[in-house]
Amino acid sequence: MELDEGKQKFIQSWGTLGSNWGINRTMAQIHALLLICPEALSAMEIKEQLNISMGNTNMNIRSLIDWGLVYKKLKPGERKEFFVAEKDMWEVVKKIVIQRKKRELEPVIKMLDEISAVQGHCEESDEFCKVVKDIKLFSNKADSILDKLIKADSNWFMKSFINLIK
Amino acid sequence: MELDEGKQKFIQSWGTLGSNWGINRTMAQIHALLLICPEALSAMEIKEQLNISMGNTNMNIRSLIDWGLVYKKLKPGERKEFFVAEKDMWEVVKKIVIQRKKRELEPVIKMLDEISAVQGHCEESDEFCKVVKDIKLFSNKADSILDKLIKADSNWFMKSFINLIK
DNA sequence: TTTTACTTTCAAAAGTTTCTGAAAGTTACA
DNA sequence: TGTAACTTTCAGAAACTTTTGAAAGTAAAA
Repeated sequence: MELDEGKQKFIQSWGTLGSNWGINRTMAQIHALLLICPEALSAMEIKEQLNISMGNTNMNIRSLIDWGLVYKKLKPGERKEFFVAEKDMWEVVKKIVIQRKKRELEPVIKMLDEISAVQGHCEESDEFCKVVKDIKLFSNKADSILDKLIKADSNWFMKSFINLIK
Repeated sequence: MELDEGKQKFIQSWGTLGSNWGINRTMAQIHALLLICPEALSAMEIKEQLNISMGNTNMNIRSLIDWGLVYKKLKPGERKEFFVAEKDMWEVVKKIVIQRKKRELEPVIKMLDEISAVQGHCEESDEFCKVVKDIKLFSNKADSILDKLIKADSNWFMKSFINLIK
């Protein structure tokens, strides 16, 4: 297989994967491009390689920086900004977990706390409270596991998990 | 808080959560409704409680059954079908993991195998191969962990994980 | 201070996904 | 076999998301 064909396949698939993970297609494609690039790229180079508009390029580079998946890199003597991707896969997963936990798990836990104030006087409210209690327990457990994963360093996690699954 | 207000909040939030997880909003809302319902409901009752069309109701009940999140239940003497949700949260998570693994992780692993045939003769292809190899390693690890999680039973998983993170 | 090289914003356009409801299909019983 | 009760399908409509590009903003260098 030719390098260019491989690059295209990789960028397209990473885009599809991303859009299933709350990362929009272009955002994931930019990340893919930077991942496989040995050099930092400028916004213009990214725009041209992916054939997308300036606005789209800029917006999605900013989102990637917000998520912590891409870093700005200034080259001495150059005025424009260059960008590099976070290449450690465990770091990438961690950054995504941090964002999604904040955006999804935390609001759910808040909602569950609110609705567990429902008073139970009938079969329907008993069932409701039971389900809410179950989900709360599960979510809190997930929250604490994710916190620990995020804080644990790459090696600790890998070693323990590998031991666990062997 | 009143039961009805709690129910509404729960159904809405579950819908939002679902749509971030490859489960469309209505599909997640139907699941939420069935989760908190002590009785099996018919398609008509679901349609009416959620105020959605017949077609939408039917389509999403079928998807929920495909995902294994909802079961058909026939009542003796009744011609129509009734539906109940899977209520064990760990089962719910497992079913979602099974589907998403099949739809997302497996195609990525296939793609990575294809593109690792790229020949390296320059800095660019070396970097490409290195990144692909890294992601392949990571994905295969994830795949095997998920397989083991899916096969392990609820208690084993919980006990080990709790021990691991304490 | 003016020019130039870049970055950011945002309203409208394009693209994608989801929902509707009428029509067709199925099944069970009289 | 006919009819009524229920389920499924699908094409178009509606809702939502992403992308574009022109215009405005910013800051370094001339």
